[in-house]
Amino acid sequence: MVHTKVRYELIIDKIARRRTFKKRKSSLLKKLHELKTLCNVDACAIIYEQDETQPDVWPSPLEAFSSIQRFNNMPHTSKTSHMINGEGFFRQNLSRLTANLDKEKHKVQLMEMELLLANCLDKNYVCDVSDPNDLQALLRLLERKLPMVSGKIAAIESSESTPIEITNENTNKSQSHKEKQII
Amino acid sequence: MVHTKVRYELIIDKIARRRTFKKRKSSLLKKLHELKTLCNVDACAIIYEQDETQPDVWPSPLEAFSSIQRFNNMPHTSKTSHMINGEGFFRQNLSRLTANLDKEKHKVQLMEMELLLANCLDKNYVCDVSDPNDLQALLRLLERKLPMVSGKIAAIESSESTPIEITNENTNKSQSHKEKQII
DNA sequence: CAACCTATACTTAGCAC
DNA sequence: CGTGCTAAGTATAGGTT
Repeated sequence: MVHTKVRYELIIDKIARRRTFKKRKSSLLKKLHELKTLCNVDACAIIYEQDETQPDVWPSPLEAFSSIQRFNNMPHTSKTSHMINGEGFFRQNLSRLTANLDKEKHKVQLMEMELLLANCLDKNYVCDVSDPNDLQALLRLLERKLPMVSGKIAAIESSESTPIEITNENTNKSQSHKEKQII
Repeated sequence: MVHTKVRYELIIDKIARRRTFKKRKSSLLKKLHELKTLCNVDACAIIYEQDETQPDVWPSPLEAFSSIQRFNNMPHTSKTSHMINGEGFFRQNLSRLTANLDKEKHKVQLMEMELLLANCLDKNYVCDVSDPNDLQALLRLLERKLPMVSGKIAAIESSESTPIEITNENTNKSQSHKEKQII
């Protein structure tokens, strides 16, 4: 009855595929959370569902966003030096490009926060507002952003950066299985 | 003997934590790959190891990069309209911010490709050059970038965008377990 | 579609090398 | 630090409700 012989290739049947996707995604994110908890590491996942334009982002877009920021901002940290110290195919060019990128990044950062915040407020998938942690994170963002919104429109170029540091739970709307909630 | 009673909290012992981390990370990324394969979705994960400045990025930085780009570039696609059509807390501001962000993004995009490429050439973790797919992706990037490098330094502002579309395997240097390689 | 069920497959902690 | 092993714990395909 339980033909658990799974072939690891695209599941043709659309219904089955969707079902498998939901189950596996849930498990995957649970494991991601476990990894973070057990090993005290920063991590995030971005999953684009087939027809969705919006990706699923864990753990919570707010937190993932900072991970991505960290990824994006790497150039001006160790990444740069690593690259410049290496074989150096682009050594000369890199330093100039990096400097430029950093400047752009700095300007983009605030705007991205703004957009993310707006997205959080708009889309339903984002924040489980019943989760105190998510709510708190949002509130913190709001506190910082509200006084800036009006001013920044006129002076985006000269705006100052406000790095986020957020630690909240994920929006795990997973199955109720035997869900052993961790930590 | 096998006291498999795990408490889901930070593993205190550093050695054990590291071992658990390696094992679980490997499994997690395997499952991520399975999810992508079985359900035909785009996905990536970013994992920051404790002391590492470099994050572990799957599936392969090149591919993950495009996922992140997609995340970053969302504003000018459906994201914008969604947000503007929504409750609209920041409706007026958003359109201006979005326009600005898109302009910045456009400029940043090329530079990020450059940096990623340089990183690929420099760091060892990135590309399994024995993998034809990775190699091909790199070559494609190189083809596009080489003629532009010299020109772009002088004219970063006016450079044109060259979106990447890459499909390659991950650099899975995982354990040999019973590793059932999928697809 | 979501929740539940079950048999089977997979993952993994702890130990040993 | 990696590799192998094994028992116990999890994940999950397929079916049912």
